[in-house]
Amino acid sequence: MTTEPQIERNSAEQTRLALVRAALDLFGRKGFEGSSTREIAALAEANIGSIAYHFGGKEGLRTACAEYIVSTLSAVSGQVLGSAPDPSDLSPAEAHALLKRMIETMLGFLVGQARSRDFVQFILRELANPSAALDAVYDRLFEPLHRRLCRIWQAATGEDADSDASKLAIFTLIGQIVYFRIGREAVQRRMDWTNITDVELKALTASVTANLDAMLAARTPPPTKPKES
Amino acid sequence: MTTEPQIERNSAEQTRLALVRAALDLFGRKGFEGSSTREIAALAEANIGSIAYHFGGKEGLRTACAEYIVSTLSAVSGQVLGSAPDPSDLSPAEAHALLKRMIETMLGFLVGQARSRDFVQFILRELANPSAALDAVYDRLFEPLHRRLCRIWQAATGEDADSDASKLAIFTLIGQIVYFRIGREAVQRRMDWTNITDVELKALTASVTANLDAMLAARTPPPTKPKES
DNA sequence: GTCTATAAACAGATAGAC
DNA sequence: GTCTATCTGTTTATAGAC
Repeated sequence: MTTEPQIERNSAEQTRLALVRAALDLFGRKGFEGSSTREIAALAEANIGSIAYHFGGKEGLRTACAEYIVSTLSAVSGQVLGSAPDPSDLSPAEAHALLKRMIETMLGFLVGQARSRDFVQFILRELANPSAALDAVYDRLFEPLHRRLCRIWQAATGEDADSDASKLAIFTLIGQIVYFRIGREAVQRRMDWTNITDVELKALTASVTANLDAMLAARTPPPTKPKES
Repeated sequence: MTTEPQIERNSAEQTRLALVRAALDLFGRKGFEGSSTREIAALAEANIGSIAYHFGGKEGLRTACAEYIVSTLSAVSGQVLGSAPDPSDLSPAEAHALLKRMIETMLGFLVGQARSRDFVQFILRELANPSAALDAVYDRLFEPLHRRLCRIWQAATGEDADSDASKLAIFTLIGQIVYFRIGREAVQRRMDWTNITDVELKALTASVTANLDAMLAARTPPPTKPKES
């Protein structure tokens, strides 16, 4: 009998990527300590020894996951922000519209995309127990994105992008969006939703967007035009 | 040599409580699977065997944690809501003020109190991987609280408490508050805060409260009085 | 690079002394 | 009720065949 053990895989990178994807899945669902390397290897359809070979060990796999998240999410946020002009050139109305698009994109990805679940859970755990992996996520993804949003906020409201009030306002927006992912189970139960499809996603987006509108309206009273500074 | 092994503890309940507290701490920080019964027993200064005796096993300890959280948090939320009258008797202004107080209380507990960290982390993990423990937390704590808030929302805005819009609006408020706990590490880094004391807590409260004001203002335009129905 | 075998440490559960 | 000893299975990491 002939054995055909290898299905002609362009071995190296493919195995590596499969391991990262599988690890992300399991780390997200059961936590780092709760996931065994055997499980990960089995899910990736790879060998147990390959983890040691490619990443040096379980810990190396964790940092590889962080890097994977950073590059993937950077691409997603860049998809919206990258095409946009420099925030300081935006009119208030344009900035408002851009923030709206940002909310839609983030909600669409976080709530709509299944794989985002693992990302968010992974980051959440790192956030709760800061490790070296968190530094990469914060420095290369979170901070740049938040800083960018603050500048758009400034264009929309006139508030200084570096003020505490602006930074916190952006955080409250992010909080609303992120909560719909992490609290998803509670939301679905309370709303009697068996799943979150496009219809439900639209309702979520409408809710957060309405809040954005209200926040901006409160800062730019419509009837009397604010004093020009 | 005389041995003094027992320091006159009123054994039973005290050991039990110490185990739950220790478990909550470790489950919150390292996850259920990531925490060993030996660690828990050591932190509680109890014996390893006591876990099996009091809770039947590790899984029993998890549900005991859920029950502890429910009773503790119910007490906290009841401290605010319990004293308040029936929501349907509230004027819009009173409802507005009550929501404000609720925000202050929740932020004060979630962000201000150190022990809330374990609670939130525990619930978060259950939320990510629904187990029997989540049912208790949802049914006896989360749902009643959310329902109550929706009725206050109705009193403040006139919107039906059972409408999707009202429920989601409350979720966006909760999301802002909860995020300041779970994203605390990121918030501190971005704000350059070494810690969150009363001063920083005030800033957080002001930010969320301003959003509440804006949300309500958007629903009750000030100049033209809304059509009386 | 992939895979197997194995080592050394650790897990949760249990039985039984006190 | 508390504590110890021990059983059984699983963990990560490693050494080495292919």
